[in-house]
Amino acid sequence: MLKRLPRVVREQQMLDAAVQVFSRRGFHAASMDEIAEVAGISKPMVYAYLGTKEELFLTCLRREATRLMEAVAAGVRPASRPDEQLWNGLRAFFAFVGAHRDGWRVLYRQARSEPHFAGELAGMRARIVEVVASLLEGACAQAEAAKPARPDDFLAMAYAYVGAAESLADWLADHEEEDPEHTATRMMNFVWVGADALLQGRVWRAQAE
Amino acid sequence: MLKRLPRVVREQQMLDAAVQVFSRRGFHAASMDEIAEVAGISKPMVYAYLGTKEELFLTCLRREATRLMEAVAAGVRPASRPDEQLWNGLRAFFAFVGAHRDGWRVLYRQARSEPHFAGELAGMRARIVEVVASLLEGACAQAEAAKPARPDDFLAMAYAYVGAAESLADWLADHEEEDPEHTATRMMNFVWVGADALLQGRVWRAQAE
Amino acid sequence: MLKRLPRVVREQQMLDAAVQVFSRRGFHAASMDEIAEVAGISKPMVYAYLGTKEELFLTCLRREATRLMEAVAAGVRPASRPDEQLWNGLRAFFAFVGAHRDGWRVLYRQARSEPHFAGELAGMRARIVEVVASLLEGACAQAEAAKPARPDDFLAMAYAYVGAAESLADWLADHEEEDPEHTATRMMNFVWVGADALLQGRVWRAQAE
Amino acid sequence: MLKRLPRVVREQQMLDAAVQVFSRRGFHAASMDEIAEVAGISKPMVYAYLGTKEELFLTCLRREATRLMEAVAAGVRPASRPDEQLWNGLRAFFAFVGAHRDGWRVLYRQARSEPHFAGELAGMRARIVEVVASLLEGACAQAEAAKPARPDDFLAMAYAYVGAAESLADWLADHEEEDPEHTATRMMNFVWVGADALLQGRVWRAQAE
DNA sequence: AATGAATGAGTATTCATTCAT
DNA sequence: AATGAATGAATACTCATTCAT
Repeated sequence: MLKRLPRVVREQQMLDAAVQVFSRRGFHAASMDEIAEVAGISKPMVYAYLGTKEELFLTCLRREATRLMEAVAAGVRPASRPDEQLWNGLRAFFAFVGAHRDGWRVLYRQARSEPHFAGELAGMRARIVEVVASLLEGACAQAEAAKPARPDDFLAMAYAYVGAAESLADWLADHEEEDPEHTATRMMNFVWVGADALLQGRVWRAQAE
Repeated sequence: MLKRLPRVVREQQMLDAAVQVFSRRGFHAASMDEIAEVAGISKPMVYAYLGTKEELFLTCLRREATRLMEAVAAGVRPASRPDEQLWNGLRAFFAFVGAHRDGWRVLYRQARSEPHFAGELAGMRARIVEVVASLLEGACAQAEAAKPARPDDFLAMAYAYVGAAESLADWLADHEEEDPEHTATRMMNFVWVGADALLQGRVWRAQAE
Repeated sequence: MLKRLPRVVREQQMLDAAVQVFSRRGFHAASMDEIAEVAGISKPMVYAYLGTKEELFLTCLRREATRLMEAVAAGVRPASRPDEQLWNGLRAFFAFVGAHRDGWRVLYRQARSEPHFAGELAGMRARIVEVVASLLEGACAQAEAAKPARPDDFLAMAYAYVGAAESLADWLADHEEEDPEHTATRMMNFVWVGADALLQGRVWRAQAE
Repeated sequence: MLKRLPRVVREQQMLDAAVQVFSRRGFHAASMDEIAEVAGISKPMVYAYLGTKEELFLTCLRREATRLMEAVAAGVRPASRPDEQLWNGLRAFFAFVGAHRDGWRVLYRQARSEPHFAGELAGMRARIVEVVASLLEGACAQAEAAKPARPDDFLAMAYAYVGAAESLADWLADHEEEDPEHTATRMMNFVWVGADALLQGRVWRAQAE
């Protein structure tokens, strides 16, 4: 029905369609029929090019994740100060989510809820968390006297920060009117001030009741 | 085949089974057959007592949410200082999640990924976020000179904190070995110190590049 | 829940409920649950008193049919002139249908559409058709010279008349505002005049084309 | 498993099967499984081409009704005398019913007993009744002096006639040995003579008792 | 290369019917 | 006598996946 297109182009069309449908319906409720229809192509083509529904979903997942990572990486100048790195990373991150809301929903919601894909996703997050952790560590090293607790505390903090960022991103994905730049500012603000204080040795302790 | 039990008892059995299965498989992949089997009862009973799969899921959702809220409320002494309130709330929260990992997965993952239930869930979160926001506000009022920015900044902060807590809770849910008390300490630590600094007027600003 | 009632009374309550529900939903769509509920009694009681769904339906069928027959029989004075008999019979018939619309629907529609009960019903109709046929024959004998065709022509006419009456009755069942007396007049009018003419030897014939 | 056939062909096969099964079992008792099996095709095809059970039934209903109407229309010469029109119409009608007994059972019995389809059917009947009524009116106009009562008497008569015809048709549908031509003659005979007499002003009246 | 035709396998849901109390 | 509890069996409907053309 459509004119012949080189395989790579077709594949991207299909992936676009798949991301859109997966985002709208969720993995299970999405039907290969609808995906094919949205892609403007017949179902057997989808199978021929991208395999099983699961494989298709995984491919979507990886494409979106890769794009996200690349977008963030492109926004950060590795040589700059840690807080600038973080700031630019967050800007890039929220900007990407704001521009690819469907993709984010697939990544953050669908992939997470399907036990089958959780592993794949966990790996991706782990890599991100590590990057953030090493950023924190770098900031700490740069700061004068900071001696923050045990070594995996950086990881824990990073984990919590990533969680907070994802949560804001998720909210952003559902609110067309929100300005990604604004979200980034908020996040940066509260993350960095908190982190800074922590890194300077301020600690909260439960007091004897 | 099994003994006759009064309705209330059976309903709880069924809900337990449902939470377990929903948690393991996700909403769509969970089958009413499996739920009935796990509950040790025949499918028609599930329908008779708890209705449609959707209704069943909603009932699970609400039961778990209610329990969670009650657990947290029971842990907090309303008259205590804000940081103590927060600390006790977080302890209760993580303790609950640690003790009801299945329930948490249902709440946090499955409910979120199904467009159909997202609304219900969003409402619950909103209530929590508001509580946290008012805690922050209370802390701010109690502190001497703090005059933090705009009024909805409390909300934004609360939102991010809740996101971070959920993220840690989610991680907790998947790691049997993690000690909830420890998770709570980490969370409290970095939240409170950050918040405290923020509330005292420290702000991070992007610098001219 | 209800107070103890003698069996016969209970049975009538149940049959009333059953007729109502069967009429509203049709045989298949009617559920024993609803029947029990409408009867204000528990399901096992229905089974205990009236047996299977099929048996229950048959019992309804027979009760309604019997009542109808009796009502008609009560309306007719056997010694009167044929046309008067017919007239009174029709009046009684339409009056009954008007007063028992539910029962009529069960008899005429549901019973007919269920292959399983068609036989039972066919028998009842056969008896009615015969009565009408003998009425016609009586009228013919009474009339002076009439010599209508072959013997089973009375039956055929009767059959058609009964069909027409049923059709009008069916229409009556669905129109609350229609006056049964009026329906009876119409029917009588066109039946009798037609019959009269036929019985006097007037015949329509296809003409050579 | 079976040969690939173009959609249009398969659809007709399915409709044939559906009419047969609906006729034999009734709407509710008919199972999509059986219909598919009789059609020699798998169930999903039935759903793909003809939709829901209800939609399938409606499609059957309309196909049979359309065919019936067309058969009758084809039999009647519009320019001929009213009685000839009626006669030819009846011949065509009974011939059709005799040749499509299954279809008639679906139309007349099943559709009528399902409250859900009664409306659709009522509309069709209404159109037929009107045609007959206008035939009667035409005959009346043609006849010399006739001045039959009120205007809707034509409708009432037509209604009763149609009921009678349906009743005979229904009987015909269940009796393989009956000759449709013969049925038509009987019907015509008693209808026309009766109508003729009526139209000439003969009226039956209840006498003072 | 591309697709309409086709299906096996599964899932939610309902209902007549029966026990245990 | 009366009922809440319980189920076996069925049925409509869907969907990922594959062929034949």
